[in-house]
Formats: sequence, structure tokens, C-alpha cells
Amino acid sequence: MTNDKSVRTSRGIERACWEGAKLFAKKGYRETTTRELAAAMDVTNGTFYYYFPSKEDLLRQICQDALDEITVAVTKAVDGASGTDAVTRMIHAHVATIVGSQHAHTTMLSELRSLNGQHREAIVAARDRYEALVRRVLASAKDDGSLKTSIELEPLTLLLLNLLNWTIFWYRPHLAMTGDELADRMVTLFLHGAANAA
Amino acid sequence: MTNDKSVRTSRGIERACWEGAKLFAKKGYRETTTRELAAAMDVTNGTFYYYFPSKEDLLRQICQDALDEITVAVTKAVDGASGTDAVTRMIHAHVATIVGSQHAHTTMLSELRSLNGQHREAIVAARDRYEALVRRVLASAKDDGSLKTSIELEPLTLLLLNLLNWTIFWYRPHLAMTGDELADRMVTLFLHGAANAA
DNA sequence: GTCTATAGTGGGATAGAC
DNA sequence: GTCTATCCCACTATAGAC
Repeated sequence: MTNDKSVRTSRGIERACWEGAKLFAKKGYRETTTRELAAAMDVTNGTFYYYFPSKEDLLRQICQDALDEITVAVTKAVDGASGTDAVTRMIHAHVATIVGSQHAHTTMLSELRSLNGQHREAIVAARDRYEALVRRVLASAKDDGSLKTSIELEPLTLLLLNLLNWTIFWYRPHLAMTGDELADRMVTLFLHGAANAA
Repeated sequence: MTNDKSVRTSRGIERACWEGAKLFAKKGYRETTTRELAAAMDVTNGTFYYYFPSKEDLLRQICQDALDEITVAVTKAVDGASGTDAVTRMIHAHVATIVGSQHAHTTMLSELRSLNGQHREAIVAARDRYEALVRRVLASAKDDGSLKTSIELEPLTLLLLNLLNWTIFWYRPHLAMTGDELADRMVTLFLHGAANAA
């Protein structure tokens, strides 16, 4: 099973997605040529089209994989937890995922607009489903009195996503702060704020 | 003075920057053609090059104007204030600026990578100076005991910028939340957190 | 200062050999 | 399954008339 055609093909596509995400995250979708994508896979331009019907299809696949990954990770992390514990686990899982597959998540979050038509609608729908999951965790924590009521659910959800997502633009693994250490700071800030209790 | 050449030219350039930012923010720099830029100014392609040496130069100017604007606004807002009061004023001024000139700030924050060489270095340096201003305000508030010490200055600065900047990707004026109302929620969250004091 | 026309180039996608 | 060669279009930028 490990060396039949489908497995080799699947590995080739995985590699293409990884290298493609790296290039798209660094230079942008539109600035990356199919010749560069092919070179990153050690093949030539023409061969790229043996694996993908179009450049846009590679982008679609990267976005889809990234959303599947974070949805699974966060769903698993909050399973069985509630209140601020669930929020804490969600933040850690979200950060671990986006810094662990940073290129793919950067691509998904910032190159999505280069998708057209059905491709775009499908990815936007998947992203909306993920955000609905985040909202449900926060709603549940508000309902059981863990979170204050003075910030409404909708802006609270958006502000948490602000706090989490902009990270992709500056986080670098060599920053001497691990994803977990960063997530700890986010949890402190999101739950308790930065002001000294006075 | 109101109808000599330089003033008319300057107005033309201002309009070009505004329309260009709108298009760049919506579709991306690379996806926007000089014909579209020209059409938005009600001229044809060739005329665009009477006003700008290149498409990239328009992008440079938009980014520069956006950074100048927010630097001036925040500097003015925090003048004479200190502690959490300065932080509060800074958040309000930053949000008011990015939602007030949203297209330009979206362009500056997300299309900067399309600039090359010197252009890019100059904008990155200006952005770094702005972030240093944010950092100084937070450092000062930490020094006088207004902010807790358990989140170090550097991650605290980055997390505040996360909270502020991702807003450009979802804020729309018709959301029935003004920039000021949004900034109020950010101040509450940043200073006191979302957890119920228990 | 604005136009039309076009030069020049880069890059997505395909054809067909091997 | 990978290559080379190339088609073809879109787009930046320029030339030159008005």
C-alpha cells in the first residue's frame, strides 16, 4: 500500500500544497508564477498541470485544507470543556494550528480573495462555519456566567479573532516565544486584561 | 491660490490616491490594472502616467499617506495623557483613523509587500516608527504601574496591534457599530478582559 | 492634459514528444 | 509522468497626435 500510485500521487499533491502555501504566503498568489510553483516541486511548468487543473485550484486546496485542519483541532480541543476552560483550550488550539501550519493559514486568511465563483463561496462558507464554532464557545461561556455581559457576543467574537489572526503577519518560530507561550499571553489578556487590578 | 495649477494637480492626485486605495483594498494591488485606476479617475490609461511615474508609485504614496495620517492622529491623541488614559485615547484614535480611511489603511497593511527596494524600505521604516510610538505609550503605562507586568512589553504591543489591525478585514460602516463604539469594546477588553471578576 | 495606438513582456495554459 | 516548445492574452508603460 505504501508505494502504489495513489499514495505517491497524494504525497506529490501534499508537497505541492506545502510549497505552494510557502510561496503564496511570502509573495502573494498573484505574484507567484506557475513556473515558480513547479520549480519548488522540482519539476517544470508543464508538469504542474498534470497535478492541478489550474493555479487557482491549488489555492483552493490549500485554503480548504487549512480550514479543515483548524476546525478539527479546535473542535477536539474544546470537547468536554466549558466556561473559561473551553475558551483557554480554544485559544491554545487555534494558535498552535496557525503557527504550526503558518504558510497555509496565512494563504487562507489573506489570499482567499483571489478565488472566484464557486471556489470562493465554498471557502467562505467553511470559514463562516469555523467562526460560528468560535462564537458558540464564547456564547456558552457567557451563558454560564464565565464571561462578562458588557461586551456583546458578536463584537467579542470578532475581537477574539482579531487577537488571534493578525499573529500570522509577524510570528516567526525563532522569536524565542513558542506558540504555547504566546497563547498564554493571549489568554491572560483576553480573560483578565492588561490593567493592574486597582 | 485656489485655482492655480499646483492646487488642481494636487487635488487630482488626492483623488487618484483615494480611488486607487479603494480598488487596491477591494481587489488587491496586482489584480488592479492601470486601466481600472484610470477609469476610476475618469481618464484613460495613458493619462494615468501623466500623474504617476508608475503604478507602484501610486501604491507607495497611498501607504505613505496612511502612515503619516495615523502617526499624526495618535501622537496628537496621547499628547499630555498618561497611564490607562493614554492607552484609551490611543485605541480610539487608531480605530477612528483606520475606519475613517479604511481603504488606504487596508492597502497599507496588506499590499505593502508589492513594493520593491527603496520604496518598501521607506514604508517599513515608517511603519516601524509608528509601532514604536504604540510601544512607548504602553511602556510608559507599565512604568507608572497602570498596566500589569505579567505580559511583557513586546508581546503586549503585538497583541494590541493584533486587536486593532485585523479590524480592517471585517469592519463595514453599516454594521451599526461606530468606530467609537468598537473602540470602547476594545478598551474594555484590553484593559479589563472578558472574564467576569469572580 | 488627455487621447489613441502600440510596443514589449510576462505568465497561464496547452500540445505533443518521449 | 515529465519534458520542451509555444500559443495567446493581459497588462505596464511609452509615443506621438491633438
